[in-house]
Amino acid sequence: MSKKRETLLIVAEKLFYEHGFHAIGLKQIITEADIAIMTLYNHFASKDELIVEVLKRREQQYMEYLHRFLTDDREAILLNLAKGHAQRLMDIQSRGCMFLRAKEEFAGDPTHPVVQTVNRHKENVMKFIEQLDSSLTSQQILQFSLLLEGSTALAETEDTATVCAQLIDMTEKLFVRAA
Amino acid sequence: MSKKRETLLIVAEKLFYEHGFHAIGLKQIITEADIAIMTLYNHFASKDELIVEVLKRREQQYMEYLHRFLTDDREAILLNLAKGHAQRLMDIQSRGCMFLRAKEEFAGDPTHPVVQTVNRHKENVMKFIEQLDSSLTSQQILQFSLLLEGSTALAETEDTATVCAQLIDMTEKLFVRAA
DNA sequence: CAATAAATATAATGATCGTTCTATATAAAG
DNA sequence: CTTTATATAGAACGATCATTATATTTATTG
Repeated sequence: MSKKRETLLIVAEKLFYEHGFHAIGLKQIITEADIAIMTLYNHFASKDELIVEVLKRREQQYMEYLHRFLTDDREAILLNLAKGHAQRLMDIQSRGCMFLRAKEEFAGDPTHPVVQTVNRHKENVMKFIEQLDSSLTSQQILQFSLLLEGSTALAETEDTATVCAQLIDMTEKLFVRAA
Repeated sequence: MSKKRETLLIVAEKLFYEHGFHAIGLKQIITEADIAIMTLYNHFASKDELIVEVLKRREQQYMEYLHRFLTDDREAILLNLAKGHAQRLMDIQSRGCMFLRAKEEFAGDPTHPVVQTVNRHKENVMKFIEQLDSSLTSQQILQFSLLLEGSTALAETEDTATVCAQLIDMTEKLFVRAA
């Protein structure tokens, strides 16, 4: 609705993802966004709430991204999801999974809103995959999730394109050729 | 050498891993370690240097851990490494890869000593695997690394024992049965 | 015991943190 | 124009941050 609010979310997401949640102060966010501090507090009750809203926004974008790679071919559902995840790793400058990073920084308190938001996000992704093909076992879903998480993590230290090629190759070997 | 120095490293590693590097202040470290702040600065020039030393200590422990799972059976080298990695995930309360977490928090400056220490660590692990079996292709090493990173990341939101079982199963399928 | 080194307590530094208050200014809607 | 909501600048809050200075005490070693 509000343009200022969206600007704040965009700038905050960029800075949080680049430097971490504790490392970035609100001052740096409002400076880069060129917005007054009281405007930020008018839209968000606290820094924690801003972080939660940033994560929710990012989750929505990620899910929309995956949706673009859906297919009717039941044999290639997971393969196409892998291609979607890989394409997204290429699109964003990959610095790891922002959700896991958020959880890590706030995991000292498991009841913290940020931690709960991340837990819900990961559940949502698993349920999404499960719903696409109800014939998948829970083990298969876990193994596919392991590939997605592994590619995201490995891309932090190795060339992203090369990592994506391995993700797709492994998905083929584990879930297409040997289904 | 110094007992105080080692105490500081142990306490700092625990707190950094539990809450993150920016989230933990030196005050909390010296309080929990029951050591004066000037003693810390007597052993470490700065917080950054303390972090680097914590990481180097952790790398040494991880490598020693993997070494305990080495075998002469060339067919099962990677499988045993996977079992070692899995066993370590079970041992430590897994909150993700501490090295990647460190890199993420300091990646804003790629020349930062912490970032370089992490990059070197990841290179060392890959070289270690490469040296164990020179017949492995670079793609195979990358794919195995993807499995290790994936299991570490997935264990942050899913049951660690279950994740470890998947890691071993996937390693068997990709690198033993179908080598 | 004397000499050297290591560790201590305490306080100060200047900076930044998240958050709140006050008061003014701009914009939208009646 | 007048009302109402939104955004602004700027200062203040108490707390904490990493780091340094000073001065005292404890351990170690010759």
